[in-house]
Amino acid sequence: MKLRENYTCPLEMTHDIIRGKWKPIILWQLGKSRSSLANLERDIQGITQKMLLEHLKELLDYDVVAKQSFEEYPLRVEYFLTERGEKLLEAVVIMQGIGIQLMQESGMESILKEKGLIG
Amino acid sequence: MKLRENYTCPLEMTHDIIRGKWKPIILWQLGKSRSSLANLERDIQGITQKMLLEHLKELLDYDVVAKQSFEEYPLRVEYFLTERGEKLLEAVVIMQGIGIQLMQESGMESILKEKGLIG
DNA sequence: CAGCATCCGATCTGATACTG
DNA sequence: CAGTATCAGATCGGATGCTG
Repeated sequence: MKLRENYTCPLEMTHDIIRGKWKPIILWQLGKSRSSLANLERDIQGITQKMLLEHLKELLDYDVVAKQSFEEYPLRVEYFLTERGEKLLEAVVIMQGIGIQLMQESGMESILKEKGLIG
Repeated sequence: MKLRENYTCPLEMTHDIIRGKWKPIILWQLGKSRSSLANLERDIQGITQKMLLEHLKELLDYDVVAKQSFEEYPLRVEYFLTERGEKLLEAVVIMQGIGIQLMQESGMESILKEKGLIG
């Protein structure tokens, strides 16, 4: 994800931060609970390790996510939302709500039910 | 902007809708007031007509934006937010807030002042 | 388990020129 | 003024194999 060097609008900046294909889902997952790389990889359907790491790195760079490494074997790392990340999650929650609505309109309720997102 | 055919999560769907480089800014502008193509082109720094139309088309497809055409000369069209668009704008507002904070931290206040976004 | 490097096809973006 | 077409370069995304 290449960020621009010049921003003429603050919105562009935040949007660039959340732009990648998987960023909102990562935030969503971390909003549920701090998590390891492997767990995220398992919880986010279809993501590759490469994409996950790449996106996490950007989120780290922008202080949206932070991580804690434990010096032990096997290696253990935990990623979690920063205060800014929690704030951004509010936007993600709104998007999730709209998504649910969209899926209901398109007859994709079955998926929502599977996930326990609706009754 | 190619959308996926399968969504396993409603979030992916909304994110795909807002994914393009200029979508949030378009929503922001339309949130301020309904507007013509030419006005949007002028108000959004750096956007090309092509990108603008392309993104508008997608926003139209997903009922986030609607348009009204007047059959007169010179041709006149007005784009505006739908109810769903207004909802999505809430997310955009949060992103804008975070962006302002980020720019302040990075010593880019001058840009914010120019735009009257901060004191 | 965490993280890195590389390769390649798919997508996105922007410039430019053109139509109603 | 609104909208379309085309083309090339930049970026993104995913598969795979490797290291500590």
